[in-house]
Amino acid sequence: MPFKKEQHSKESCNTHLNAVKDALYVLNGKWKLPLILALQNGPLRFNEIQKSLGEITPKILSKELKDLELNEFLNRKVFSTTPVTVTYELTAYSASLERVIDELRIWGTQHRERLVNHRKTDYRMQEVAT
Amino acid sequence: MPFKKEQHSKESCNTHLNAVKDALYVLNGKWKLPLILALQNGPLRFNEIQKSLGEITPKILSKELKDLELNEFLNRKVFSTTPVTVTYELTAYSASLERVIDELRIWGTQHRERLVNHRKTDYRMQEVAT
DNA sequence: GATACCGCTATCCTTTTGGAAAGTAGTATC
DNA sequence: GATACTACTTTCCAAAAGGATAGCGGTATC
Repeated sequence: MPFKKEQHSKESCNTHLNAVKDALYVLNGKWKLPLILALQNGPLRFNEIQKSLGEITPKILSKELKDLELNEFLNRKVFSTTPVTVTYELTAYSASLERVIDELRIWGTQHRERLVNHRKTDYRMQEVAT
Repeated sequence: MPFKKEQHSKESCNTHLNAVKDALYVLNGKWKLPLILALQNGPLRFNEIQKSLGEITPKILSKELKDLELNEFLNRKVFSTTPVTVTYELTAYSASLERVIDELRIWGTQHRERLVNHRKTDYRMQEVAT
């Protein structure tokens, strides 16, 4: 079967492209993945997430949490304590992202190593050049 | 060894997060992945890419191609024909993205199926409700 | 009644991203 | 010398994303 490469019909390409776009669509923006990773150690409250992420403003955090809830990556739970307690926790569905996130992490790691090596090489070349 | 979950130190989380961010950084924007997928069938010329992608303007295409070239995902080759011919082709390094793209595609596909099923369910529930 | 805490929302503003339209450089043909 | 072709670049503009700052509603404590 030497013809694996020939499966690139225009339709299948578009299907593939749309699937990739769908995936990136729900992970887009500056905060989606940081949020998901932050919640992987267990549920957190609104203010705890804010502290954990550092510089996110409440407006943005609120919007991102709503987006993630709509995509069923997390659940919002309200407890009638005083003052009220609201927690956000990852759903079982969010675990389906594991392989995607793993591959992004693996690729990102080796890409960064590659960049560092290039910089070293550039530096050596400069030394030689001067 | 039942403590796999306990490996979530703050430092390792940040390392993971940064790696994921690095990966998404080079794939960001509306056109990076469409471009890479378009070139997977072989090199294309500037105008061919434009036609293939449909609605991209020359300014954006030029910028995106430069970004991808900087990241060493593709090579720009100039042929001294008349008029000049310029082709863009994927590098060997771009193949390192294969697993990332595969996982995005797989996840995107099942996510879309899931959304379609939800819509069907919602429709049935509306029918029952009226 | 003033103050404090939580979980937000509202308003306004800046930055980033993407795009429309026109123009340019080099070469060749009529 | 006008026109055409490829591969862009330039200028100007609109939309989207992100952020700073202030405020609100509910509850409790002093």
